[in-house]
Amino acid sequence: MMVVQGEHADMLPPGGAPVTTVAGPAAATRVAPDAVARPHAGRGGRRPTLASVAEAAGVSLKTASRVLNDEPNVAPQTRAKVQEAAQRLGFRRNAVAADLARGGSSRLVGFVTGDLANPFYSALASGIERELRHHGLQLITTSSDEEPERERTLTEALVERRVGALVVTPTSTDHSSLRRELDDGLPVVFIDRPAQGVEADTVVIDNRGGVRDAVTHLLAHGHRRIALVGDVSRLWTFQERRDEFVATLRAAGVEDPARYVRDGAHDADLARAFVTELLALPEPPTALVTANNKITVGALHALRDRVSGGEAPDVALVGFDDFELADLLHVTVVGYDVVEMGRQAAALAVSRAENPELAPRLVVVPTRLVVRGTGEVPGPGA
Amino acid sequence: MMVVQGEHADMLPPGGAPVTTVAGPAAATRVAPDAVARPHAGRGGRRPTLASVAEAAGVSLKTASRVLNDEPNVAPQTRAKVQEAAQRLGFRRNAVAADLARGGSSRLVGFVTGDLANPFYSALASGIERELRHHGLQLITTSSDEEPERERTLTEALVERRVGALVVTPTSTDHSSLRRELDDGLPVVFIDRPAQGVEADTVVIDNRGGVRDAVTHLLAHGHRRIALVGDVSRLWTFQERRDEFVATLRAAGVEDPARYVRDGAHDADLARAFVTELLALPEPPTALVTANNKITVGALHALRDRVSGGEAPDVALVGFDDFELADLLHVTVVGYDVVEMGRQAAALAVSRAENPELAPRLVVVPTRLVVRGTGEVPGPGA
DNA sequence: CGATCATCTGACAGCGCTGTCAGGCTGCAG
DNA sequence: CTGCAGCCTGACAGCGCTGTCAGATGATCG
Repeated sequence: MMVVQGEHADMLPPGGAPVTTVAGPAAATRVAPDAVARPHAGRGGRRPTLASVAEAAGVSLKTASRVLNDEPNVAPQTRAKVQEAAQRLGFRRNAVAADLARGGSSRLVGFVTGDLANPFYSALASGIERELRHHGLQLITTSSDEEPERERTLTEALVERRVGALVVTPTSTDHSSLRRELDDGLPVVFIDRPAQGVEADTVVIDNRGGVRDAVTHLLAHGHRRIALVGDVSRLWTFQERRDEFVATLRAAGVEDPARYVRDGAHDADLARAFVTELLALPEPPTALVTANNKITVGALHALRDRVSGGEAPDVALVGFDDFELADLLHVTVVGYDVVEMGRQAAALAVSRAENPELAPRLVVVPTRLVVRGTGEVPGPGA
Repeated sequence: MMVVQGEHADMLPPGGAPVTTVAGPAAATRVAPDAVARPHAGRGGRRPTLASVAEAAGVSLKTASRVLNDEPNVAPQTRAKVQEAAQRLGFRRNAVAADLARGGSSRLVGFVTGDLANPFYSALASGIERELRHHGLQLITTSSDEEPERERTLTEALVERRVGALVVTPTSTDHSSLRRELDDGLPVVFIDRPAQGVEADTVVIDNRGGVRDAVTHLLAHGHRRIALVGDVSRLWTFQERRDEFVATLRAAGVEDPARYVRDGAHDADLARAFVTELLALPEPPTALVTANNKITVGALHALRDRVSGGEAPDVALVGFDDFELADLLHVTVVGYDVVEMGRQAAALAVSRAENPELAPRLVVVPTRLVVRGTGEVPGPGA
């Protein structure tokens, strides 16, 4: 889909610069230069080192180091000389070497997310980053694609990179491989789902409370045949939500409470299909609870397929996870503060880095029901 | 606000800040109850080094290194011994030290994004990451919050970390500080907006073509009074979009084509206000072009404010940037493949790392008009 | 006046790893 | 038996930086 630019040649950046327009049919076209790939042909002179700065300034390596680290006990004059030299040579300190020499971990925090493209995770990342920033830490984000194997690979790579802390959205069911890191004092925080097999700081949503609110709400509006459309049942969050869903219905005296429970809706398209299927049942549910944002979107599509006009839908819907535009679409959801979740996770990591002896902590983020319309469609019992 | 969590988080406050809950006799599903039993194993023995592995295996440091890097010329027996020792000691190689010793940059690629929380950027990040993964590279993502000063700080930090390449969404207007890095052979790719003051690989959208399509579409539907709601005019993308907007209108014989151009709508709320204002004019526009996803959302809110019922809106709208749910909302947009954009950027970076002598390249991502409804509201001239 | 102290500076030994190179060993041809 | 590859292995010197410690200087004090 990348097209050679021709027609719109007028869009070139101002001030003449560019240049060759690479293009070619979408994904496949990797720029394949004819030239033989040569190893880092570092072009110009070598990058200035601290040693070269020291030499240029006529001081020792250590003194230069002191200046560039803002350490005390350096004569103002010396300081100036070094700074001038560093400036002139365009010196950039090598944080990698510095970290090594300090014999420790870097000021990097690793985040293993499920899927960066999901707004939920990017909101998390955003919250984490914002908190870390205050502590002079940087975030390195990676995607496991919800694959346990990838998760393991990624955490390992991050550990090898000697990150100062790790925030993980656990996908796999076993995290004993991380036990060694925990024992070594690496702060590890699990977010959204608790880890299994290890004890560590954890931030989770109040899944059960949220689902209970949703179901109770629907019951109050006269629904009895309520469906739950969920993600793969391997995921802890869904297990929690499902269990509470069933428990709440049962407590309300609904018989066969698991009757309309479906799992495996891993993406919006599957969810859409599931919902369509559910609604085609001889005795279809009159209300839906969707277990996460992607599923809610899928369900909305299914509902629209059904009600092609502009009329109000005849099926109630409460979604877990708030999302942008949910208000415009009048979708009732179980919401919570995702950015804050991330921030909490980062705070846990930081505090543990400062004090490794703390007992594992659990932060539960409360949910609240956001009433917007779809959740208030009356049921037969209303 | 420390609350001990009970059976279910029943006592959670209805709203407001998350509750920090320390795991006591926690929910049975979660933390294993042997918390107290284990004395703080943290910060116990030092992390095993390659040297300790070598010693345990009874070989030299170098041989151990060879084994763990899968280098040839090691006797199978020796190899096995080392692997066993590494396994037993729980050795994790120190990638930082390895990078240093190799005398070069790390296998990390830095990405300076405008705002991680914006789905546009996270889609970019996702595309970049996906491509890098194929090359054994990892992505480190940071947010500039669209602040030039932060952008500079971040790029500098990344350079100091010796990233192997840099992908930047330029916010600032001057990137001469990066010239040194470019000269040093560091692959730098600018994405979404070209850099000013330096020549480098760049990936941009066909902004002018997209806007032209949008405006032409609206003109064809009988609109003459068309508004453009844009972001801060410091940003190159908006400048492009605005210029083309005006040019297209002028070419169509519309007089005072800039009459309804507004800029400064930095977030959805501002955009909403701008649109409301525009529509309150004595002679309001009959169609809107919104310059990015956030603004489109704001405009949609404004339109809904106006048409409180379910009736079809009376103002046409074409948004730049596609977004999830745009289909459900019937929003006509100028779309393009964001993930692919990221992928292209990563590919440029990788290819330049392999061959620094390449001339700067420009990749232009094509746009396409996605017709869904709001863009087809007929105008007075229809 | 020498002793004491605070301030400033530099030599040096690593951090944990890899590249280089020299050396030991085996097998096989001459 | 010598010579010469070919295969393994290990010493050693860094990568660029920081921590430690000792030395140098001048100021202060008994």
